Amino acid sequence: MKKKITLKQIAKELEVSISTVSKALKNSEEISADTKEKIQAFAKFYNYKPNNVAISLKNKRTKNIGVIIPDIVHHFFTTVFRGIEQYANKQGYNVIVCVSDDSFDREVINMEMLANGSVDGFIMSLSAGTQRKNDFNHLKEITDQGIPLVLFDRTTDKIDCDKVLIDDREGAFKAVQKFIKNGRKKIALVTTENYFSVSNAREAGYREALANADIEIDEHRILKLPNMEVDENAIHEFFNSNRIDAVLCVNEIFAIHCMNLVQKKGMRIPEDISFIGFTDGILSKYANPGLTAIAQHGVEMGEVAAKMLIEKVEYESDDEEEEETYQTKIIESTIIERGSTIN
Amino acid sequence: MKKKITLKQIAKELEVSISTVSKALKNSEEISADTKEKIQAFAKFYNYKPNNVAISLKNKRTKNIGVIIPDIVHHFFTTVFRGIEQYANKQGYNVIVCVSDDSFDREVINMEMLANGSVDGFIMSLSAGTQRKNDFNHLKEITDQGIPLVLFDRTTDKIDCDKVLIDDREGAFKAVQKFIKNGRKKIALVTTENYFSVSNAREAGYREALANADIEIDEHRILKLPNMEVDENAIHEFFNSNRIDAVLCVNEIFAIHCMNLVQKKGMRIPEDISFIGFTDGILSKYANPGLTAIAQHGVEMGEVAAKMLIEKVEYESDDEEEEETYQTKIIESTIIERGSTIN
DNA sequence: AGGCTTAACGAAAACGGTTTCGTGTTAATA
DNA sequence: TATTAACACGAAACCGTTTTCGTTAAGCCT
Repeated sequence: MKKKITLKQIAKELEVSISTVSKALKNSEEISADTKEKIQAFAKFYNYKPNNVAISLKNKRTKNIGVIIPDIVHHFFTTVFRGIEQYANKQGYNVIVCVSDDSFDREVINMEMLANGSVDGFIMSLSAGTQRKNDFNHLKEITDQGIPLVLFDRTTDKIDCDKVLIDDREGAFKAVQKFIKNGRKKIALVTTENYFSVSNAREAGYREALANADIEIDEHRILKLPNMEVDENAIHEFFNSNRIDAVLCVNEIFAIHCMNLVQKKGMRIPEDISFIGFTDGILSKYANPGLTAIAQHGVEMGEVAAKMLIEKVEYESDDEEEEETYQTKIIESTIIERGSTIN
Repeated sequence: MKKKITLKQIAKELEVSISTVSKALKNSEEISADTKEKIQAFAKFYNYKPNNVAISLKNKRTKNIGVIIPDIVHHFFTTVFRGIEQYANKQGYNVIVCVSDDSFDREVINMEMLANGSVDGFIMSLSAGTQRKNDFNHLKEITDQGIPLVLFDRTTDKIDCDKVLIDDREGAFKAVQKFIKNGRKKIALVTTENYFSVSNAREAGYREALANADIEIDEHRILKLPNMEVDENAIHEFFNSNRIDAVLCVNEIFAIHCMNLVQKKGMRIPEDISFIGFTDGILSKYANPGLTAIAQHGVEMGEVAAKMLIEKVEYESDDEEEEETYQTKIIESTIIERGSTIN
């Protein structure tokens, strides 16, 4: 077992000073060619690599970024994470992930774990708990300390920082518009309770598109499910008591459930009833028929978030006091057409 | 913007030495009650938290663990990661993830990025590139340096280290046995080319179960697809030219594709043909009919891997030289029964 | 009063680097 | 020959902690 070698050890072995070794390895002009060669050869032989922790301490920069998300076993977040990791790695940053599990407390704990020098900045999507509690002090503390923060998808306007959003409203709008173009009039929405800003935005887009086409909004055609443990009976009841020819679902799971159910009832997709679901995930792709989906481009979102964060991180270190200026970027969603709609 | 306060600043402000502050905050007996109270109050007021990087340097322990996986947008890996993160966090460790994207080079680069002090140990699943290249020098270097390493799922026996495996052979065996118990005789296997140790193990289990039941193995009933971009024609051809009443698939995607296809051909699942697929993911759950699956218990796997790693990490630091002893743990898979088989 | 213990605190080394600012030697110049 | 500039290297500070080992002064004992 050969432990990593340090500058000090090299210096002692070669009977020079630590500074000489450090400079030689950086190819400094100060050091003679002879000495440099000798030191570099020795270092290479022993596979010397500077210790990241020491460098972090010296530079006051860790080259780590912290990502806190509600869930990792979730296609959308995973996708965004992929984008973050990809871009960050390319820029020489590593990514530390913490999962809040949609709990306010865990989110706070995770932030505190990382905030004491472990990372140069944060990228996060708020936990359901935090959104429900409407308490953002932990974020405030971070930004007050001058630590860069980028919020994505599940954000809040109570905090001043960079943000990356999906045009949920616009996505729902386009989906409903597509239904209307296909001649559908009895358009339903299957959504969650209004905890999340996303569901609200999607519902808004749904309403707007209908209003825009002078279709009266029938509140009975809006089904709000309390959580992700889908209640089959509620869906059953919903489709029995309403005449519906198109359904917009705020997530894949709801869509798949509804599709399976209406097919069992003998309805044909897309002839009798069309479906569009939010978030183009694996389920949409492999559903039968394929589910036309509003794709969120998570990877792009992650890349954008990482880019914004790293820019702030590298800027901050140069300039001390400066007017902070924050931006909000919108990632456009697109409709991926599949068999569940008439194209 | 109030930057984090340091011991030095507290010391200067209160006109005591740094050591006194440090001790006071640790409630050392050496410091008088008066002084302690004063310092603690001051520290609390300015929300003092020790700098993690400095502590890491001092302790030569980062409390970070590195996870390198081939892919993160992949249900199984995500699940394992969840288990790792959960356990690690509970023990006060953070997790740095790097995605190798199934490339040998990226795997090597990622390891090198983290190996210079950024993490205390590694948990990884080998990239396809690495398995194909059969080159494990980067792992050897890590273990030679005494850095703990735990391999999971996609491993190699060329490296001595802790391992966590899934009983792929046994899982396939049980699946085929179930088919046989249901009276099926013409049992097919849909798998990948033999790059991965997992596919090999699964194929072995398949063959063993058939041999065990004195069913002759018909090589035509084994379909090997070159990659995940499923070739519909190959599947079509396969089901047309073979009489088959049960199919074991080495992953969900293959299973879903095959199920959709045979259903289009008018066959009924599970009456005419049964399906079992590896890795109980989201697709199996929401397939129509639901796909009976061999569940891998990724979360448990991750927890076990993290536990093994952290034990090694904390042990190493105590004891210097010691007989290294490595273990291999097997996570048992279980069959989740759904509509694609007769139960 | 002199010697002792003990309480309360500070100085300094250490972790592993980087970087600024000397400093001694040599060779070129006046 | 004395002065100086260039060269090659080293000492030391610094990043923020922890921890060992003094050091000082007060209080006690004989």
